[in-house]
Order: sequence, then C-alpha cells, then structure tokens
Amino acid sequence: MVTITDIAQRCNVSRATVSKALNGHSDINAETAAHIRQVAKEMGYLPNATARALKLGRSHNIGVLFVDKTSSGLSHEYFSRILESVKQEAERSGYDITFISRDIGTLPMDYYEHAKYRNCDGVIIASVDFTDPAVIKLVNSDIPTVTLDYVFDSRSAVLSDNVAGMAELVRFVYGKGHRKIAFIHGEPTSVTQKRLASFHKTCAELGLTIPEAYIEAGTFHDPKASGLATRRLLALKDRPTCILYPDDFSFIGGMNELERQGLSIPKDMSVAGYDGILLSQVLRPRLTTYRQDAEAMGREAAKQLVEIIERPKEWIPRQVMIPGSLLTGDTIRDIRQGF
Amino acid sequence: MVTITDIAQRCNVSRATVSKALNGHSDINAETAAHIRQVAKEMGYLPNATARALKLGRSHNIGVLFVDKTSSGLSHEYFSRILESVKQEAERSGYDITFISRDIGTLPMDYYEHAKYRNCDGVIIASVDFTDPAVIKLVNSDIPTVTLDYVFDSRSAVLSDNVAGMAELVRFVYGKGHRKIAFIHGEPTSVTQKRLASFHKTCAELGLTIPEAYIEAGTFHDPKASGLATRRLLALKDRPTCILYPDDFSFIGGMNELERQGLSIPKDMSVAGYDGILLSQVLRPRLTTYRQDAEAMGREAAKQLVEIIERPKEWIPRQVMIPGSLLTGDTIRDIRQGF
DNA sequence: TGCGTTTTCGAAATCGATTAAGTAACTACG
DNA sequence: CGTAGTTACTTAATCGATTTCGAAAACGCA
Repeated sequence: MVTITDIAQRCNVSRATVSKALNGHSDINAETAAHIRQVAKEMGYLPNATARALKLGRSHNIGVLFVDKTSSGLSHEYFSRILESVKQEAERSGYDITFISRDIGTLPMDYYEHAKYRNCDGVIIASVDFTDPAVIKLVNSDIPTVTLDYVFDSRSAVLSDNVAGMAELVRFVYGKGHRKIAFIHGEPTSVTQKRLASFHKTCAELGLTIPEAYIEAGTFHDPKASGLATRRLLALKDRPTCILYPDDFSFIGGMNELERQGLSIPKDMSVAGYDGILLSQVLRPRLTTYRQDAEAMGREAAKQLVEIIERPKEWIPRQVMIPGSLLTGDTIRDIRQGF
Repeated sequence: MVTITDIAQRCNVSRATVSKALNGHSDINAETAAHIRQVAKEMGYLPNATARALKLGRSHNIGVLFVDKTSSGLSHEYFSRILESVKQEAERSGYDITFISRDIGTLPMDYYEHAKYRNCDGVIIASVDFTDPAVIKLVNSDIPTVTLDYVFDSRSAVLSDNVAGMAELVRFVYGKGHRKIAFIHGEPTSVTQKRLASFHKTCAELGLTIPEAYIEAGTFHDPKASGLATRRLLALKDRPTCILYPDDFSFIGGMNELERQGLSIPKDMSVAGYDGILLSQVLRPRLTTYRQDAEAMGREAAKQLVEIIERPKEWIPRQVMIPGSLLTGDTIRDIRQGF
C-alpha cells in the first residue's frame, strides 16, 4: 500500500505538506499542491481510512441496527429497501455502512458498546424492539442516532405516515361503497397503534360504526395468523364486505382462506394490504394497498444522520413524516348502488 | 472513552503491561494481569477497533459485495438470507460486516480500492456480474475473497448444488408420472447453465426426449417473463404436463397466467419453483420447489473467509458444494397409471 | 558468593494520517 | 533600511493500541 510517506519522499517534501496538499489547505503553493496530487494519483494513493479515523475521531462509518429475527429483519422487503436506500445515500456523503449487533466475537457487548468499539459516527435504528434496554441505552448515549418508525425524545426520527396511509385506504374503500370494513392489525407496536387509531378516527369521520368483532389481532408478516383471523371474520353472522390486512405478505394467509371457502376476490370479498411490496403488484388481481416509501425513508434517515454528525451545533431534533401512496389495485369491489 | 492509558495510570503500570495483560501474554504476572483485567472491566474499557486495526493491519472487518440492482439484490430473499447468515457467522469470529460498493463519497473508487480503503480483511462476493472487470480485479487482488455461486481459479467458492437440485426436482416430477416436462430458465448465468445442463442430463438418464419448445428463456425474479413463457408453453399443440420455473417468485407470473386461462394447479398443470423462499410455503397449494440452503451457504462462506484470513499459510482454495432439499409441496399432480 | 537463567515489567518505536506551532525567506512600506 | 506581514513549508506531537528489545529483580545452583 502506498502511504503519504511514499509520496512525500518522491516529491521531496514533508508528510505534512502532502497531507495538506491532498486536503486542499491554503498554505501550500498551488503548483506544489498540483504536483503532489499528480504524483499521488500516479502512485495509486488511497488514504487509509483507519489511520484517518484514529486521528480525527471520525470513522465515516454509520452503524445500522436491524433485528436478526427472521420475522421482520432483512427478509422483510420493507426493511431491505430501507437498508439499500440508507446505504446509497450514506455513500453519497462518503459514509460506509456497518451492521451493529450484540456479541461481536466472544466478548459480550451491547449495541452501544459495539458502536463505540467500531467508532461509528452515528447509528440508524429500525425494526427493533424499541423498549429493549440496550436500544434505549444506545439512543440516550453520545452517539447520534436516527430511528425509523419510532420517536424518542430529543432524537431525530423518520416516520412512515401510517395515520395518513390508513386514512387514505379507509376512505378509498368507503368511496367504493363499503361500510362493513374489518381490520386485522399487527402486534401492539406504535405502528399498529397509529394505524388502529387512524382506522377508528377515519371511520368515525365517515360516520361508520365498526363492531368490535371487525377488529382482529394478527401478526405482521405472518400469513397463518391472518388466515385464522380471516376465518373468524368469515364466521361472523354479519360478515364484513372488506378486510384490511396487517401487510401485503400476511394477506397471503387471508387469500388462501378465502380460496378455501370458495370465495373469490374481489367478487365475494374485498381486501387490501399495506406496504406495497413487489409481490402485491404481481398478484392477480393486483392487491389494493398503501405503498410505504421505503426509499425516501432510508434516504431521509441517512441525510438526517449525516447532518447531525457534520453539523452538531446547529442541529435540532426533527421528526420527518414520509408520505406513501395508495396503490388502488383490483381487490376492492365497487359496491355502490347502481354500479 | 476509557483508553489503555487510563487503566495504566490507575494500576500504576505501563501501557505495555496493560496491553499484554489484556491480551493474555505470558510475560505478565498472573496476579497483576488479573488485577488489570478487573480494573479494565470496572472502568468499562473497550478496545478501540480503529487503533488496533491501524497497528495490526487487520481490521476484523469483512466486506460484502452485493449488487444494488433491485432485481436480485437484497430484495431477493435468497440473498438477504445469505447476508444475514454471513453476518452471524462472521460475528461469531469477531468480524463485522461492511458493504463494499463503487464511489464512496465523491471519489470514484472501484471495489478493490474501496475494500483497501476500509482495510477489509476479506470480501464475500455474491449476486454480482462476475464478468465485471472491477469484480475480476478484486478477485485477483491481494485481498482474500470467497465467491458465492461462481468459481474463480485459485479462489475459494461456496456453491449451491444446482446440478443435484435440478436432478432431484426432475426425478421427483418424473416419479409422479410426468414425461412432458417444460423448463423456463433464467438469464444465461453460470447458475442457469448448470441447471439447464442438469435438466437435460437427468431427462436423458430417464430416457426422456424433451422437445426444444419445452425450454423457454425467462428471467430470474421476474413474474412477467415467466407469465409470457407460460403462455407460449400453453399455446403449444403438445402441451407439457409440468412446468419448472426459474424461481419461486417468478412462478407467480405463471400462476397468474394459468389462472387467467382457467387452469388449476395441479389438476390441469403441475408446476415447481426453485429457491424455497417463505412465499412458496405459504401459498396454497404449497409450491413444490427445491430449497437452497442459504443459511449454510452464508455460514460456510464466512467460515472459509475467516480461515483464509487467519491461516493464510495452510490455506488451499476450496469449492464447497452446499446441498439443498426438495420441498415436495402440492403442485405436482400424480399422473401415474392407476392413481 | 557468583554467575547464569527466568520472571516481570517498561521505554520507545510503530501503524498512517492530521495539525498546531514554528521557521525561513520573501515582500511591503513608511 | 528596518520592521511587520505574508507565503510556503517543516517539525513534532498526537490519536490508541501493540510489540521488540532491554533491564532490573528474583531465583537457581554449585
């Protein structure tokens, strides 16, 4: 590896001069600087990120904290899209991405310690149990963090607009004439809480009274749970005409159950998902769903974090709400009178 | 952050002694070492990975190279499973994972330069265009690499056993009485080449003559292409009784086309996928497919790489073949006489 | 006691880069 | 001409850890 010392010898200047020339300091003669840069290029010089990090106390490395659980980790398209987007935006600003987890090697570390150990300049947190003490410790530490879909006091967060999304979905369904709308929700997370509240609020605004039985507890990313919930809904005396699922993937369970009972979508039952993953748009009929803008979320999270890292003085914690968009699909039947 | 110097002062010993005590060198008195370790723990000492990396020339950081294309990057479950598995195994050995890409920040870098810049001890390469000069440069460099599903000379590789997988799939289908088996394959990659060759070889061994028209060119992870290929197959005078798809996800396109033509699976057409992603096993009927053991592949790749990094002398390039397993599913109809 | 050996620890160099402080040499100006 | 200011560069310290070499102390044995 060619180092700054090699260049210095070759140019008959000190290492300091090379460093300054390469970093564009003003106290180096323009010609000298140009020559040094030229030689550096010829020799194929690359700065050593490690040495730089040690000296500057900045690693230009961003940690990402995603859970490992198969259920909602990288296997979930929503999160893999976010990750990809975070990565791209971070790289545009000169940052690399490193995964943060517990227990690196034999030493037991918590998330904070791992991030410190790796000198991460900041951490992006998504898809974790936000009540985990280790997560809370990290968020309350000296390391800048940005969370996704969860707000911590005095910390920046990027949020998918679940309230608007659910409202839009319900209004769309209502617009197609549906009055009996069931909702299978996910685990009791803050996301679920928001969607549920928005569901109730929107229904109330529309003058709908939703029976208790139309609200079913399911699980994110779990077709089996959705299948069972669907079965319970179909067993009701007064069946809903439309079922909203926790997410697109778990809808598959509902799809199977409907098929099993000989009901066709959307003729006999209207359905909608949430997320707008690739699968939802290749199914036929195309699934009506609300697409979360994972790309924008990842991008925004990375931007926010870089901002905190590079301009800590002027930084003020912000919660950025990212809107999604309705994918109308073909799974909501129009049951208005006269249609 | 508490450094080795802090501990040294607190213990009234030199930094050298602390370092040695912490690393278990033999020239430190057992009691002294124990005391130092005790104090280090009390003070919450964590080694600085950056400083260590600079001095030792080893970063304990593994780069992973995945393409960014939406088609087959992280959004593909096969690769996200591999990544997760690589990460877990790497962490067990004390390594972290960093993404490698071109152009970090403003400086244009190729993969090799990026890996060098970050002092990666090794790189795991998957899901890329293996003919890309930048990839080839990396593979032929001084940086240890392990490739997935592709072999470079004098380099270690971990391979999914596509030959055995396809053979097993074909034999299973044959065992159910099918003689007219069509195969929609993916892009002309080495994986496709192997599956195709294995398909032909197995058919020959079974005494089957497969008409040219039964071999269709599709695209991985692309339901649309599979849908079109399916349509062409269904338009044949002498239709196949079974269609093998490039992968589980792209099968969705075939599923839609069959549905559109009023054909039911497996009554009117038998089908099989490849990969064994979650989706395949929540569909009803359950998809017959060959599950690639992505977890084992990621684990093995990480193990191999750590081996190269830590024991470069005794290392010999190896190609490890990872077997998968047939998921019989319910999409192959038994059409044997008398059944 | 004397000399070689072992044990235990420290001083100092090192990894590659950055930067504060210092130093020539040169310029400007009254 | 002398002083102040500018320009262009160097010296040396520094980041946090590791390691070679050396040295003092303790020990062993005749």
